[in-house]
Amino acid sequence: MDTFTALAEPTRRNIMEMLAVSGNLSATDIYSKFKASPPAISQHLKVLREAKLVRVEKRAQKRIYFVNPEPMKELEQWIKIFTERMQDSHDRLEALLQKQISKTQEQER
Amino acid sequence: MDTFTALAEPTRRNIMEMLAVSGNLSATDIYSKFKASPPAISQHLKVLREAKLVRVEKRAQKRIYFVNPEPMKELEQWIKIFTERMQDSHDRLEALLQKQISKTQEQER
DNA sequence: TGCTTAATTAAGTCAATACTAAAATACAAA
DNA sequence: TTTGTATTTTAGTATTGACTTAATTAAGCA
Repeated sequence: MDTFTALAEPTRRNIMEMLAVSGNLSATDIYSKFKASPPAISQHLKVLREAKLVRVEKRAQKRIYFVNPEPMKELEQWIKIFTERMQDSHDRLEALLQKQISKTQEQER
Repeated sequence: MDTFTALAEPTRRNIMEMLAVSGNLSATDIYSKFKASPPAISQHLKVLREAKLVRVEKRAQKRIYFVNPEPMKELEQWIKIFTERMQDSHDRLEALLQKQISKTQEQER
């Protein structure tokens, strides 16, 4: 789950969004959309590759980049489980609080 | 959306998970669960605070930490939209491919 | 082969991050 | 008001991360 580190960088998140919308883009397509230099972008692409967030196909000299959906789905799952657990613990706290209140009311009678 | 940077650090992600399950924990509770020194953890808590991923309540000398659900929900949304767009662009590609195939078959007739 | 295009890697620099030890702050209770 | 407990801040250091320029690799074409 080094997905977070890879996605922490705004440029890399931007590249991922571009790829999600376009389906696929060559390295040059990607370079052209940023002020940053090709080597800078290429280094970001390397990080995304190593995090398995993208996959590459060779077409002649070109490298065509695609989103690799698996890590994104894992991330989606992680957050889903997280928010569920959070909700559960919140519900337990609420229930406990209600119990305390009714106990107090009994004592007051 | 500096949520990603805050969650990129494993210790911080760990703290968030602990808070999601427990509902709330004091700083000492959190320190006790890591090998890292109290100051190290305290600095991580500061990052989480500044990213608004947690909120704090004072109880005497203690600081009680809670998950602040909003940024996590935003994150969940971001990924949901991302995967939806990815699916859409994938569907469009599939459709295009099918069209190409039937065109080719017509020509072969 | 030699040239061009596409993309990456290497080397160096600067800023940001994470840790440690020591000091400081906050609150409560003796 | 001194002491103890809880927590944070500061200062210093080491590591990591992102960018730049220059060099290198890879593939296709004259």
